[in-house]
Amino acid sequence: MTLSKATAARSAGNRRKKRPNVRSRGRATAETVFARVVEAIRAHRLIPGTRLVEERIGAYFGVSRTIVRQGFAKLAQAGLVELSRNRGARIATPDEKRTRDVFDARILIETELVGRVADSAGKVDIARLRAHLRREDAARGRADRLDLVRLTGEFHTILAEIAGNAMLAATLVEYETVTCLAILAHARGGDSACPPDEHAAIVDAIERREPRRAATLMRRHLEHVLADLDLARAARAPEPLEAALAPAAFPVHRRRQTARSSR
Amino acid sequence: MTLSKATAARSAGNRRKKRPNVRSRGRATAETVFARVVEAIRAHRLIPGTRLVEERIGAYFGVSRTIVRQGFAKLAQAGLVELSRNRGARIATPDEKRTRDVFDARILIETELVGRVADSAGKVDIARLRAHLRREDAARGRADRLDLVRLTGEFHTILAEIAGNAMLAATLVEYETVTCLAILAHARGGDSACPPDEHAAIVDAIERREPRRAATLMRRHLEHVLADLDLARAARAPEPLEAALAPAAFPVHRRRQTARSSR
DNA sequence: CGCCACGGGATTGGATACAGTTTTGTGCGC
DNA sequence: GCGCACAAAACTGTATCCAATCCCGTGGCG
Repeated sequence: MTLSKATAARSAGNRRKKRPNVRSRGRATAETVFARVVEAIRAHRLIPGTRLVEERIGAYFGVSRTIVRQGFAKLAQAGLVELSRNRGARIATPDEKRTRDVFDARILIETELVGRVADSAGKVDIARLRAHLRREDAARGRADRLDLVRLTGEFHTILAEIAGNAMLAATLVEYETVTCLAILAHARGGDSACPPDEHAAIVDAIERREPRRAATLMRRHLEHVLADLDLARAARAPEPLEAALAPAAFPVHRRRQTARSSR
Repeated sequence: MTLSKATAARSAGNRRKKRPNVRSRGRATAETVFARVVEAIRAHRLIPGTRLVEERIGAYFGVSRTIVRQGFAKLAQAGLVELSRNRGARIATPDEKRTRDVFDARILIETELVGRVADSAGKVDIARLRAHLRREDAARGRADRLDLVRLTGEFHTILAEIAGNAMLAATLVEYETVTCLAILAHARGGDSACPPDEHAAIVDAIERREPRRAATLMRRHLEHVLADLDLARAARAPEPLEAALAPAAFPVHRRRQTARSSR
């Protein structure tokens, strides 16, 4: 009943799931779809406007459209995907207002959180941040753009985690993901990930227990990222591009070819 | 297609919801399910732990479980219902940590927003807030507890709207709804909606253009609400109570009776 | 040459069918 | 009576099916 592609997709998935609650690794669920799309957005492998065709995504994960649609419902709820009736889902394209709003919201929240972290961070927290900075540097050294983008986003997530409010941390992850979309939609020519040393400066301020300074640096940092965008111009790629340059990690590209080997 | 029960349910609120994008086609969608559950939570008509059975809710809205389930996916994404595999959905019960987090988050965001409103609110905005206060008073006068609860929650939503950041406003609506659940889970004996005059004091400060004072009042206001809760005791109704005392406004109670007259 | 009507293919919208799991109910042995 | 084993019922999880809608190419017509 399922295509060969489907079974291929869940290569290692033949375990029976006797323990339902613990990591039932076998089968993809709506949550899987949600998480993987978020991951792909945050790594800039999915760009605003990309059409998400239920059938193809379902085939990729080896599940039916029912599951995919539940994932879409979650993604739409998080503001990451736009659903229009009878016309399917596409990755959201934050407009100018929304872009400003998300940066404004992040500045409000993150300046406060980074201050709290500067007040309360322990050795372990600092070490974690330092380790993360090293990973960023490594990616920068390798000129691995996609990995760098992912890591610079993660820096903010880690800060929110350390601050200890799980709810705000979850909200911030959402905001960060929208930020990715805003950047992709409005970036000027160059890539403009986070400016190189600003994260390090923030960690320095945290380590020196200077909450006010850390907050200021965070504010400036986010303002810099926003300033690098070109909000005036209408968002680029108003029609899809269909993930033209995405790596082979996600199936949403190559329109006409893939259905070949099925029968 | 809708049952008579449906019309009875929104007895008081008879305004047509002519929301922008929504086709006024009578048919319910996942969004309908989501919105109505949120509404019911915010009006304290649904309480933490209430079991949401797909089939019954689908029958109520006249749709299949497919749609209900998509609504549940959105509700779970918003943290308002908890899904456990093979055991269905129930209204979330914020634990102590989550309750503290949501109040902390709201204080952080709302003190800032109310300050901005005090800085920038125009006559129209003030009038809107005053009109809302009158509605609160009216409900208080009528001793209409459910309506009062709904309105006091709405006050914060209106402030967020006036502040102008749509994203933060949406997040706050989520937070407010979680707050409802936290209050229901942890309230001491009495009802403890918002203390009576604190909203009015906040509006006064806004009207006098005193952002700092407005922020302080907002902080104290939220702290008062939190202080009224009894977080030490484990959330009441650790297993459901199954909405034992809920009014007839929502179909999720009365297990054996309701399916009778249909044919 | 451009515009509109039309039709076929692609895709979504949603109900339903069926399998699997949990919960509830019941009778039996102690 | 009190558990306990087992069967029935209730409910969830997911795939599949059919209808509705959209997209887009094609041909007729002005």
